[in-house]
Amino acid sequence: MPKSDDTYHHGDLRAACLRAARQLLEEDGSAALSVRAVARRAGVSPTAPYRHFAERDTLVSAVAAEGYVELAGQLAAAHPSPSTPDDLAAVALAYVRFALEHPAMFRLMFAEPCDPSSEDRVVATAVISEYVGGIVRRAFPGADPDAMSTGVWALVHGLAFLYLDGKLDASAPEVVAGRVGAVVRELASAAAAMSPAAAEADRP
Amino acid sequence: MPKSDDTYHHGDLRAACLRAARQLLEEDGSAALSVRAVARRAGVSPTAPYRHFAERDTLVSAVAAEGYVELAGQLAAAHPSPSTPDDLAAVALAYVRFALEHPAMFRLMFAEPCDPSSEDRVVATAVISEYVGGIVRRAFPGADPDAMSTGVWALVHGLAFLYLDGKLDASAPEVVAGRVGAVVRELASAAAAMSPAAAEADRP
DNA sequence: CTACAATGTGAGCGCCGCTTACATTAGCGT
DNA sequence: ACGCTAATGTAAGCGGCGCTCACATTGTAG
Repeated sequence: MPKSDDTYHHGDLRAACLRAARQLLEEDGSAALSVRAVARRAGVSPTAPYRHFAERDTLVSAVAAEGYVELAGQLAAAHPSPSTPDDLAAVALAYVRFALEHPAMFRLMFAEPCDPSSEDRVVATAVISEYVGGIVRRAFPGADPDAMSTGVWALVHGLAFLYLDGKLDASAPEVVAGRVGAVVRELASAAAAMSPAAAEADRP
Repeated sequence: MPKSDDTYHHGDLRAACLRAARQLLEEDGSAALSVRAVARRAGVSPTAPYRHFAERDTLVSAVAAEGYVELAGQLAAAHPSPSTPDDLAAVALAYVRFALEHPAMFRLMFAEPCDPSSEDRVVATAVISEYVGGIVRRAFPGADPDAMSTGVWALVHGLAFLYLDGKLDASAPEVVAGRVGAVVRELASAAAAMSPAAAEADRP
């Protein structure tokens, strides 16, 4: 008589585990994301999740993959096809905002090296990578796309992390918006004005 | 008769714990950095470290603080007083190199929000912050120092993280050096050429 | 309908963080 | 020199964790 009245088989325990994991992550941070806690919340025995996730890392990778697709969605929502420094600033702000609104998830997404075993996770990051590349090609046609994509992503990602670590003032959304906008516009508009010759230096 | 022949009191257990912790971190990653493992390596009972570190987080914060001062040392060694985009590229490379050579330590340093309770950690980050600020004031006298410092640090920090996450090719040191140099120079030289008027946009 | 594969359970091992009570010792005032 | 106190280390133990293994239940293909 393990369960009171419900069925022995859960039905969709995998999805239930992911849901529970995300709840725990939001509520108490990544330390609370234990297999046993997930099982408890899903109303199932402590070892049941191991039928769907080989080990804890598999579970957190799956959660991280969900985070990536959500981040991609937020970026696309900020601007479907950005092509100016202002557009770029809006996207950068969406990126930072995601990090600040889901700090535990954001940290989880970048806490460990993206293991090639988690296919979901790899393709999810590839989507973001291509999205950034598209922005750069439209906004900075003169620059080397690789170097510029790298720079833009690094800048935005670094901004998010600095905010997350409390190195920058994140007291009010407007403050964050103003600062991110200023930084991105300052660097991006300068880069856009550059002659394409500068890009040549990347490939000697 | 707890210990065979050595003294009952260790002498400097705190330093021994920090040493052991850093060894474990380098060898097996942050997951291996447990209080008990540290105690074992220091040749002491499992709970002895709690006399010097209130909880595990206190220990890892102390380790992170050491990481910050070492990072600051590496940056200063790369260039004591950088003032040109090329100097800046050298410092950025040192930053990225530190992350790639001590990945577990680097992740540890930025894994959790910098808790204000760890004084060492706070002052160590403040040192780096001022160092970056100094670079920016010398290299980009026309720009708004705050926005520019933020941008530079974010860019470099983001680069380090993207390398660490395997998003960029880190197969050979020369490849990394070339790419970091290209990205930093591309953005920095452009920013340096800007008219100071752009900085005004930050403070409307 | 039955055999099988998939899914969930229960017990248990070793490790972990941390607390509490106790043992040893260094250092200091007298 | 001596004893007191505080600092430092020890031993035992609690609950939680990741994970394994043997077993129970059930959907499903033949």
